[in-house]
Amino acid sequence: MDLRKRSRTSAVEVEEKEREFKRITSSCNETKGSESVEEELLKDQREKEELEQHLRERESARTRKLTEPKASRTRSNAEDIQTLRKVSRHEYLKKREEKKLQELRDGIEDEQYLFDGVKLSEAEYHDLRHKKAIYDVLSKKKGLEGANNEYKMPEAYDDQRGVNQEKRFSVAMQRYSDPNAEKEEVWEEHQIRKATLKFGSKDKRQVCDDYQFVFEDQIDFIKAAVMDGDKFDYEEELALEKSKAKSSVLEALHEERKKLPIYPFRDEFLKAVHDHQVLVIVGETGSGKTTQIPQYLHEAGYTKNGRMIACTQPRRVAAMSVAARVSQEMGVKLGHEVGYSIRFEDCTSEKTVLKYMTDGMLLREFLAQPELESYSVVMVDEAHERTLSTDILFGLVKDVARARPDLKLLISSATLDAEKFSNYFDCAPIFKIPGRRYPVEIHFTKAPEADYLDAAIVTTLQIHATQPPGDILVFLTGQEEIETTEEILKQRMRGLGTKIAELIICPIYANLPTELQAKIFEPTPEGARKVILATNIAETSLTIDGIKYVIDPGFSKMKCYNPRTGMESLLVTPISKASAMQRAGRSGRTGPGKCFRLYTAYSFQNDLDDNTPPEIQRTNLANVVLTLKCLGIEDLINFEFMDPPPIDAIKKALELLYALSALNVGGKLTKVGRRMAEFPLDPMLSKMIVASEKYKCSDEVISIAAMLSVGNSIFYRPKDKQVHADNARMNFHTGNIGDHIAHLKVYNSWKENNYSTQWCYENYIQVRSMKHARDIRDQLAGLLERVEIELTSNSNDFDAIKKSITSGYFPHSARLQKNGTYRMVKHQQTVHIHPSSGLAEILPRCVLYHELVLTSKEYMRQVTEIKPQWLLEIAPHFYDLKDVENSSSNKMPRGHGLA
DNA sequence: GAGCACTGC
Repeated sequence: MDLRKRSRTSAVEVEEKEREFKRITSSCNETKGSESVEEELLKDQREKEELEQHLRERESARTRKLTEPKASRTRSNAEDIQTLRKVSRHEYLKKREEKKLQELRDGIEDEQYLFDGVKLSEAEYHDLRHKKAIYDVLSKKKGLEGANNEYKMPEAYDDQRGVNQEKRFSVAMQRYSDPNAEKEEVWEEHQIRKATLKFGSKDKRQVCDDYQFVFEDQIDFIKAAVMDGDKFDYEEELALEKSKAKSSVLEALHEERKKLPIYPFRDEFLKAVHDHQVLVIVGETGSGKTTQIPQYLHEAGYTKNGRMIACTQPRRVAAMSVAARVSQEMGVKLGHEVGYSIRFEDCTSEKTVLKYMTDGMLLREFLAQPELESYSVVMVDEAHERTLSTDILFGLVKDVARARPDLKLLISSATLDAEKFSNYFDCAPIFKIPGRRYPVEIHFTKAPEADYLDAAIVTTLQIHATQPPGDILVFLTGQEEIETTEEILKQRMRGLGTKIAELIICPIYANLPTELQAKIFEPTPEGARKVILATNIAETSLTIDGIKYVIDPGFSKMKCYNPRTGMESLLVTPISKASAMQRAGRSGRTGPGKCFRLYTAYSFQNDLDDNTPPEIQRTNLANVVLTLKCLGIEDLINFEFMDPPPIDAIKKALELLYALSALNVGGKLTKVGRRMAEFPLDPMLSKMIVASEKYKCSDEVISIAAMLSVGNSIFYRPKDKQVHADNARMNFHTGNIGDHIAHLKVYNSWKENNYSTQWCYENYIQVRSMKHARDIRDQLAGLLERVEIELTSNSNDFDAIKKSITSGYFPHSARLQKNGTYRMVKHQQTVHIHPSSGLAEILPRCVLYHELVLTSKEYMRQVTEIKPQWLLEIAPHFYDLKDVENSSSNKMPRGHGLA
């Protein structure tokens, strides 16, 4: 097939598309509001004036700031800045409030407070008066408590004033129980408002104002507010709930469909799809785009030609649950007209017209049908998440669209990236759908926090003591952090005794056994409060109802890849602004929420990147390159990536594939390479399997491959039973067989025990991981048949198994040095055996490792001893005699290491 | 004698 670049869209076409795009967006606006063109223009003019005023004020603020020292992470500096800045901040606010009040008094609110058709209500007017009153109180207070006028972490309070824990909480408790503490409440409310950014159309004006004050650059946020705005009536929602109870299920579903924000745009949407081949859809969560769009297209006849509509999701559960929902709405059985396709599970049939699938699955389908003949529409949903698969799909799908004018392409995203997507797809029009979201108040700290963990704990307790009921979600970086936080929180809650309501602490991270994970979904008992300590898993992957408060320390662990050394590392890094918004949004899913960020507004604006770099730029590309080669794409450097990965990473991947003999000297796919591409695994693992044919041990090798690809979550190691867990693990390592064979033993023992769950508990092994390994193994066994490799067992010949491993992993070899550390054979890199390895204390002379991770040192994980001469035997093109001789001439005391 | 964010095929 031909996937080479076809001629680019001509300038005329682009121009026409742009015109169309404007028409579509404006027609959407027309249905939303009934303003005439003149009004629209007037509004624009007004907005422009406001913007200019903002810019002027910002400029003056900036010149003032230039004389101030830059904020740093140390407290003493921060305090200085605090005093310096407070004056200007306070002055500004006061001036602004006064201005607003003046305007109100002048009676020009009718004109002045019109924004997007929303007039300032009476309540808002009173709100402003209320604020003024607070100001009066505050300005009197100021002389006494000047230092306390800002939102500040109680910890800082401690440092300054020497107020101890009990004292603070006794104050908090007083307030908690005393409804008359109005002034305090009022003051706090005011503090909250000051640093608040709200979502929702009614608050649009406020968004601009507040934002303009807190941040340096407001452009992003004005857009966010525009994207959001829809009049969303809670009561309407309640009425809907009631009506649902009355009428029949199907009727209710139909009613519900009509209530979705996308419903009024149905016809325009269908027209846009009809007129354009590629369409970028922007819609917030809850707009109904994922469930409705494929149905609309189906109703409009896009499936009449016997072709399907595909909708891709980044996650398996999403694909499954959305498909289930849609089949319900359409009144058909799941798997018939509506189906889903995910790894290990193909729930589709001959009848299927709407197919929900994971993005990786569609990528696999490309291998079978490079022009996607069986689809009439492809919708890439959640495109803003930029997973590895979506990024590759973009390039492929863009190319297929050129070859197949009848194929419709929908790219759906929830963020401000829409224009980027549009530009990438030759200025495709953008179709906006309003979302449905509750307002979220965002709070920043006044001063930078040195210890975010402690700050998170203190904030949790503070919320618990002072805020109305509602669960708390805390974002932490990893398992260890979650465990320590849990301990400290429990300890502090014990210290508080029965004076305070119960706090239920629920940790959640991916490696947590499923039965413990279920705890977070249990409803919170009356009078208690739940605090969920989560990793990034709660950012996108799972939604927890009832969250009202989010605490965001602003960090997460991110995988980075160094193409030069080929080393992956997990580093704690500051999150991006997009990520921070996502986290904040988790508090506003079932009602208005609050988000407490443990960093300053200044660092949000200046230290955080706009977006997290897409995965494709920070990962090992070996698999990607193999897939693309298999699709016939020869020129990878010029492949149309939306964000091209580093050239070094592509080169490294090509080199590796060449070394594994998946590619020939000309860079063309070899027969081995084609076989390898059939396996949904890393090329080194695939090579190991393909090579097992030669050593007649494919049965064992696919077990090892399955175990290795489920990763490091096989052994469960709870903090309080570490010794037991370690002992259980070492049972599999008897005879210094190496970690690969130990994995095989684990798998085989589990199998011999009839895949028993009990056996897993006894051996501190995670059942979920083992089941996953079994699924992968079954799939691999099926694929062996496909590439015509016989399933042969050779369980007693460890050397044969190790040689198969060597065939895939020979570039990952290291040998022992005199000082007891290892050095990679082909690099000057010093490495160590990870302490969790069974060989950590054995120190064999020459080893292969599965992966290299950088934590406190460069550690090799999953290590197996090999004979140096195997390297020459198996990879003569990669190693020469010198490499191997070096290792044997390395003067080691006899009898040490290699037995 | 250290320490594994999250997906997906």
